[in-house]
Amino acid sequence: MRSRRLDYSESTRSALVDSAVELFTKRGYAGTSLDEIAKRARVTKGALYHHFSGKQALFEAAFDQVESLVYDRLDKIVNGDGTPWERALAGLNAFIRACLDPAYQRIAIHEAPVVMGWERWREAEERCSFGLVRSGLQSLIDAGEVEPVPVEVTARLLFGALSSAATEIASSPDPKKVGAQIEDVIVRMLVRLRRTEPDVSIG
Amino acid sequence: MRSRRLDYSESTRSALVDSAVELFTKRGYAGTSLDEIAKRARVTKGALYHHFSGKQALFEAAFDQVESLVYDRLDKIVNGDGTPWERALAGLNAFIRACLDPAYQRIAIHEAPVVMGWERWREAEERCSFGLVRSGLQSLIDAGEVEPVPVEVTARLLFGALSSAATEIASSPDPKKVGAQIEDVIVRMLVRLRRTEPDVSIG
DNA sequence: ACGGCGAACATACCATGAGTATGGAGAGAT
DNA sequence: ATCTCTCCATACTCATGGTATGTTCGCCGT
Repeated sequence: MRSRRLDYSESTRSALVDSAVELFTKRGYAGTSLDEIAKRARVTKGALYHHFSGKQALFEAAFDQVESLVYDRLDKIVNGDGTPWERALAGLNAFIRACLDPAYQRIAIHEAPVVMGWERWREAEERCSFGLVRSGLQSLIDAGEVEPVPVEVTARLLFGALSSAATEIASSPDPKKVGAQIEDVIVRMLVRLRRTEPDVSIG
Repeated sequence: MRSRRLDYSESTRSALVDSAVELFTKRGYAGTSLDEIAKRARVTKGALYHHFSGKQALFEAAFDQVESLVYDRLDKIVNGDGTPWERALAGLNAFIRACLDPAYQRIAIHEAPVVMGWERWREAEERCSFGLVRSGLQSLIDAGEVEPVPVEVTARLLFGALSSAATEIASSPDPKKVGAQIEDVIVRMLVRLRRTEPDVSIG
């Protein structure tokens, strides 16, 4: 039988992570103190340092949290039903919507490379949303939908374009309009890379 | 006649900026202390705070330094001789090479949005390298070389793609190869957006 | 030439916040 | 019952950004 104590421990840990996600999103990594995070989780720094080795480790836990949420959503779509092309378009749309989430945008996209170091961030992203972009592109090529471009760099280009575009969307006065524009441009570029049937329906 | 004292002042100021560029590039913004920067410039923190209002202001000075260097190079190329298409390709190539400079990459591309805040970074970039990408794209459209895509968001997509790609290049074991691949993919996409003459010679 | 004024620094200090050392409380094992 | 070990609180240390104040020295008016 699961110990009551373990429940408590798990609960405070997740409270700390939730608190970290909120505050890091609002004030950024440098602008958030550990005392604040602990206070918001109604514990002290002692508890924090019991569960995490330091501020960076807590940030990475917060990163994993927001990243995995997005990943699950995207995974269902990209590896779901439909033709590779349809799934790619749907995934594109979903990713842009995900980037509109302030937490994902600030923590996973903007601050993570700086806080965790680009190398480590790359590793993490490799297994998550970037991995999906990459595998999605790969399936498009395998299915003969698009030209055989170098997958690694093209995926990197796409991912970079999308994430920076997402920032543009989020900080725009009319996010919906800009979001639609961006999706349109990306789709057009992808269509241009398509081998056949240059017309496409964008839903 | 220019005062001797002003020479000294200007000299220590630029020494501080140079020192900041070096250390921020090597260890990042958070990992660099003001005492270190001052020590490397052979002054004390007092001098630093005489010339700059704080760490952020010093960072922005360092940002301006690396940014203006790149801008001057790009400006000559993008607004130089040749057809809009040729100039765009040359500018593309030059921008990728610029992104290979560790200082530009870390300070101007990666850390600046986090340190200065995205809004302020965007303003600065608007007048610098991003502005060139944007105006370059605009001339391509004006010249009827590419389809009339929404300039603002497309430029943002391009800029994001390029800067993230640059990181990929710089951290690659074979930067030349990856660099060529990326240039190839980008050019291919641009060519696809071209209205006429879908073949192109990539130099 | 000189006195003093102000810019250009240096020095000493303070405040905040990350990280550490230590103590205690309570659940589960013996 | 007590013993232990996880879980967490309290009370520190130390690094660092920022401030307050002292000091030097080139320039300018007289």
